[in-house]
Amino acid sequence: MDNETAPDRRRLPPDERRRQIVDGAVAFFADVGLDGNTRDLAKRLGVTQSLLFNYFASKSDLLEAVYEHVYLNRLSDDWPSLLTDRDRSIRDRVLQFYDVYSKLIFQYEWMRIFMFSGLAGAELNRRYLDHLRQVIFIPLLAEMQAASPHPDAVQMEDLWNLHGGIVYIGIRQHIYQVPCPENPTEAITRAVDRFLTAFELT
Amino acid sequence: MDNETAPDRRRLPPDERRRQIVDGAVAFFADVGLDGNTRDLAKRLGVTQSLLFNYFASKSDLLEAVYEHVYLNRLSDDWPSLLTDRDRSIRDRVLQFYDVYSKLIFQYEWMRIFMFSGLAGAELNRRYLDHLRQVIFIPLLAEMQAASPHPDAVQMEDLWNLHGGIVYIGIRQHIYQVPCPENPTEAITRAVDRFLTAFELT
DNA sequence: AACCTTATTGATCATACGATCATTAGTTGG
DNA sequence: CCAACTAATGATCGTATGATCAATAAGGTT
Repeated sequence: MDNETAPDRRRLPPDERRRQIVDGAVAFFADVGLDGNTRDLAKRLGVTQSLLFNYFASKSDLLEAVYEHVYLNRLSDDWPSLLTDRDRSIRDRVLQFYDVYSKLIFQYEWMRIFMFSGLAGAELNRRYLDHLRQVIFIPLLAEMQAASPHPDAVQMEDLWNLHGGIVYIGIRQHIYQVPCPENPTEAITRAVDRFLTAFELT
Repeated sequence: MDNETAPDRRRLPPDERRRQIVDGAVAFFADVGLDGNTRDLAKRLGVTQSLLFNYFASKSDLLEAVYEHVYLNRLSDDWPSLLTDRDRSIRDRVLQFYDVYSKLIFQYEWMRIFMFSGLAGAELNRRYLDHLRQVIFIPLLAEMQAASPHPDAVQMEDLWNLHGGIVYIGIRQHIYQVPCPENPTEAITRAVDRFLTAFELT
């Protein structure tokens, strides 16, 4: 009954193996947390533990690669262009931003690793949120104030409030694992519309 | 220069010592996570590691006591009465609920341990959020629908949306540790007012 | 088919951690 | 002041974990 899979000694090109390890590590650490041990990860990959240390000098190096893969290889460069397109309404632009952004927060691995690293005190998270503030929220706030009948009414905290409501959908789903809206995109549209209504921006 | 504090061998009554350990454990695990080791905790308490195991049979027993202290010894029993007071406006009741609730989410230890245990897959978190839904959100939704000019407009997801925006203030503060509104209570009031305005409930 | 390179392995080390237990010493009651 | 009780300690055990390294074998080259 011991269906122990025999070790797969097939050789892979180093860059391919490295990619496979990082992919597996992202999924693994998203599941069990950044304290997950390297033997369990290796078992999940179907390789030996020592192989990991042929590709990464230490566990924290591997975690660096995980961060890199989860955060940086994503779409953040598209964001500025989403907001500067003056031909579209504010509603369309906000929705378009969250259409892109929701690709992150509704993704199991991204949400969990972001939370794990945040709890571990990672500087990365602060940088990320500051980036968001600079690239999205500050210009968006200016646009909204310009378009609003009561410019002083809308403030930065309101944007964070909208943002928090949307992010919380991902948190409920991937961290607390409670039932969530069957259609997150629709939920986001509702949230944005309510928000704009409250500020008379529709 | 070795200012190693000599061990404080003063004896304490068991219940007092137990309370001291639990208090310290709450603060400790909130800081470093549920994987924090018992030796570091003992050092922080100024006692030896083995003393912890005189009061708790295992680390997971200690964590149970931590959960108990953080979650259950709190105020959740007051909640129902906050909403059934028909003499007050919906606005007042929602604000009063969040006035109480914010005592939790703006508290460093509560927020972090709730998040740590959620990421660890604790059933506790699901039970807690379900409790919130049953005791607060379902009756509140009924009240709002009864008072709204468009009863179908307000839905359960909208309440979670408001809730998420408010909770996210605590998350930013205690988990991502980024600058937050200097006056959280005021931020909550703003969020609730915007929300009620969007649904024409003011 | 023999050879060489190197990806992969298995054995191993040092340390960290949860847990145990006999010993020590602070406190109380007589 | 002494004896009894027990809170608290210090030494120690077994295992888990990150990391190392010589040995092995897969896959390409000639």
